[in-house]
Amino acid sequence: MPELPDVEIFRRYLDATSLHQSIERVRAEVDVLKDISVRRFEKTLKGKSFEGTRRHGKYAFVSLGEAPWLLLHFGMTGFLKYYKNNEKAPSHVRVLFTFQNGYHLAYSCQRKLGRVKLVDDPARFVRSQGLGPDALDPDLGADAFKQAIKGFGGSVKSALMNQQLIAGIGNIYSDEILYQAGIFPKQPVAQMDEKILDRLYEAVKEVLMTAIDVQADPEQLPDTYIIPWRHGEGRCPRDGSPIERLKVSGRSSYYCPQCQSSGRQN
DNA sequence: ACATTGACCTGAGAGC
DNA sequence: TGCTCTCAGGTCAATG
Repeated sequence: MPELPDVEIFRRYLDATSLHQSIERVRAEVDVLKDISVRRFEKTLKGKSFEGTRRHGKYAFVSLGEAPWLLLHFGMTGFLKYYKNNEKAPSHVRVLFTFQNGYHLAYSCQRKLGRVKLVDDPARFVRSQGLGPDALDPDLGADAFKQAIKGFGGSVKSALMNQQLIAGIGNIYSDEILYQAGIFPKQPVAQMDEKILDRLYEAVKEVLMTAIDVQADPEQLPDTYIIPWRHGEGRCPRDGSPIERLKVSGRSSYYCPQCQSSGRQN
């Protein structure tokens, strides 16, 4: 789940459920905490309240009204859930906040690849990680986008997934973006002309915004999207040809060999 | 120097 | 049923 659209939905979910309530209790597992002990983490957050959220790429930042900020990263399997009764609790809860009203906000992460930590300042964290501009940053226009990925020596799919160039796009949505733009995943960035790069830029914005509009729920994506068909006997929603799979920088990439001809050699 | 690989975790599903 | 193997939307350190 947790690429830019998913994290944006988590962020809004936290805003809608968990702001301005005193945190009465904090429970955390050591596995997902980064650079801080369980004891110090719990002590820092107890008695505080969440006052607002921000997002950059796949990272969510939660304001406590003053430094530090709570940083949430969801790995491959993380999500948030707000609930009152324990039978509603998800499995694999790694961090649990309990508010004064008796409700809980759980950070669940089955595979423990997510990270939770405290940071002094979101902007500084983004800089220290070397993250590129957020893919949906309004300031990221076509020219800035092309500037960001120009000079990358690998394939267009690796470029899209490289958080140092543009932040927020992962394996799933890069496939969708390339499908919508009609580009072969392995096409080298160096071989892409202005026209194709413009098409790619439009697809980035279009796909990510569309996903957010439907709460990042794959079932609700437009019929013309390939994401719902990436497993099993998937067929291209445009022309019905079988969807193929290949490895690009170690990740499975699903694509339509007919529709995504730009940059495909043979 | 830069792009790609393997390791890190756990669980689900396929095949035997 | 139970075992083994592969795969899964994340990053980061090691490698060519």
